[in-house]
Amino acid sequence: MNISAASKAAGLPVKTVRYYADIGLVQASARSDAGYRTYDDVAVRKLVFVRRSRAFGFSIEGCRELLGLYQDKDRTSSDVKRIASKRLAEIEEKQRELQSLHDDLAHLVKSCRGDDMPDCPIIDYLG
Amino acid sequence: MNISAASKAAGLPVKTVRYYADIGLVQASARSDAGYRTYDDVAVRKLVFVRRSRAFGFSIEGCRELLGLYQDKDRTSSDVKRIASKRLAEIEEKQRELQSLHDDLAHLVKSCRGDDMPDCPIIDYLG
DNA sequence: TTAATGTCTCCAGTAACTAGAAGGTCAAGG
DNA sequence: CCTTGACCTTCTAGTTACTGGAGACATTAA
Repeated sequence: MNISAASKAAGLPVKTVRYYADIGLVQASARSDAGYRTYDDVAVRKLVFVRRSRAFGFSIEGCRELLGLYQDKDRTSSDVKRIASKRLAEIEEKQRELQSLHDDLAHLVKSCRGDDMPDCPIIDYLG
Repeated sequence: MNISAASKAAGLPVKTVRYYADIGLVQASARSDAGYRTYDDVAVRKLVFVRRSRAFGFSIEGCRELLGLYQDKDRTSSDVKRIASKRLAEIEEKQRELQSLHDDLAHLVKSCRGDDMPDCPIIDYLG
């Protein structure tokens, strides 16, 4: 598989696949005589793995760690659970932040008449 | 006021204040003979304005726009409300994303036993 | 006078790509 | 055989909003 076929199979842009190879996250399984990256099924599965992990908001380094566990026969499910729980806690923290942000801004927006006059509680609050 | 006094008054790091000046967001009101930035109350109020806007998640360009309205005597509250509503919609969108992310990940974490065995529904899902 | 602190500018690095340039490769059609 | 177009390569630079640090000048207190 050339890079474009692999990128389609994995659901990632070609540029991203190349980037992941550059940073050593998911290497091409080989190179052709002309220097083209080639990907086998194992490599493509790793790319899919990274795409899904990224979708959960894991950082590249987090993905690297997960990918290590993915390939580690001696991993324990507690290793994986610990990492996932950490990410879950981050998400919950972000949710709380976003909620209070939302409530504050919604309150301001609601109290603004949105007419042709300059008086505005939103600007008043910010300034 | 020198930059450190202004930064304290505004609640922003000195580096950030300098950065805002560099990008033309909030300029120092003057320079001393030695070239030191000096900030008057008006400039400090703008810095505070930007800090609060940033806290709502407005981008620098969004802050620039809001700051323009802040200083515009002819603005209408509908101008402000429109921008704030847009940001509110972004926050809500983000909340929805985060919620489904949370639910999916929480489900996986819950279904993982977290013991010494390698079998793990989290890894299975990702791979 | 000296030491400490404050300020200046400029350069580089962060995260995770993304865009684009310049150039080599490959397959199909004429 | 040649050309055309799609594909591939590497490299550089840009994105966001700062942050850290180097080297040099200014100010202030002891």
